Amino acid sequence: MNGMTIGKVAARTGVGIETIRFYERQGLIAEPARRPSGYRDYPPAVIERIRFIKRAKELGFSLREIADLLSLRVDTDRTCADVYERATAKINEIDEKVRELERMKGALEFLASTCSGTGPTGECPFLEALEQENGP
Amino acid sequence: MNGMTIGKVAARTGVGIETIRFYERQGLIAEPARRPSGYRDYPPAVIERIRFIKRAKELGFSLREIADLLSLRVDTDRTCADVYERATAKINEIDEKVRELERMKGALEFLASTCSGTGPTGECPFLEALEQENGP
DNA sequence: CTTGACTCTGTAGTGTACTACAGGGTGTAA
DNA sequence: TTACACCCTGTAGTACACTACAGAGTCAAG
Repeated sequence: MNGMTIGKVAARTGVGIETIRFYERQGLIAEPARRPSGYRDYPPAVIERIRFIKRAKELGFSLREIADLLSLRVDTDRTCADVYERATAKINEIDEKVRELERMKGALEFLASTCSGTGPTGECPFLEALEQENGP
Repeated sequence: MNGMTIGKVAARTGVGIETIRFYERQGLIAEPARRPSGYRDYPPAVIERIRFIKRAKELGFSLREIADLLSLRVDTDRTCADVYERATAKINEIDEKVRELERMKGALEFLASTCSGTGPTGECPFLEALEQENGP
């Protein structure tokens, strides 16, 4: 039975056709089977894979990092200990990202709280605060 | 009295000379006066402006958004409320990212906790957990 | 007055992640 | 059979935020 054409996959995942081919070139998704016509013929699992890529991207992972994450499962020579190690490393990366974002958020909240919401921007404490910050 | 050369500005702000010229081309900083030699001659205020750019970048604003923020200050028709609104929007963006990261972290922790350290990766529940998430 | 650090313009390259053709072939419905 | 939407490869362009020259001129110390 035939699977999906690239257009169907694009429609179901919400990413562009060109992007799917790009991911294939980047090694993020396997080269699919081909129909006699040469059309790519995708199994349903590709949908999950592309959604995974989308989600991980939204989380701030680069395509290279995502390829890394994906390779954990595919490589059957690897043991679960490898996965554990990499998962732990990724958890630390995520923690670092969260801390950085929380720091940004804290700064923004503080600045926003000083902002009365009235008056001209010339007197906006937010902008003034950014200017007052001491350099590196 | 002479102001600073571009090298001084670079040293005082911690950004590269090329980056300063780049910001000038992008309209983020005004074209400075020139010495008879043609050298750029910066007033002290440029230091604050570049620090503003640096700081806003650290807060997750793109150069375009920063240009926007900078123009708000100049435009006296705008109120502090505009700035507040933009900051709040950024805070929401950050919140969303943090939520997703925490979700991914949870999946990774689950993976790590279920991972005995032996066996093939094909049985690791990591990707399965992440793939269950429904995409947009 | 020479040396070496600095600056100028203009252009081109980097890396990331797409996005858009051109010029062809394929599939299907009227 | 003829539209017309879809797919193919390959290459090139986009946006962002720099970064790196080349080839020329400038400035200050010794």
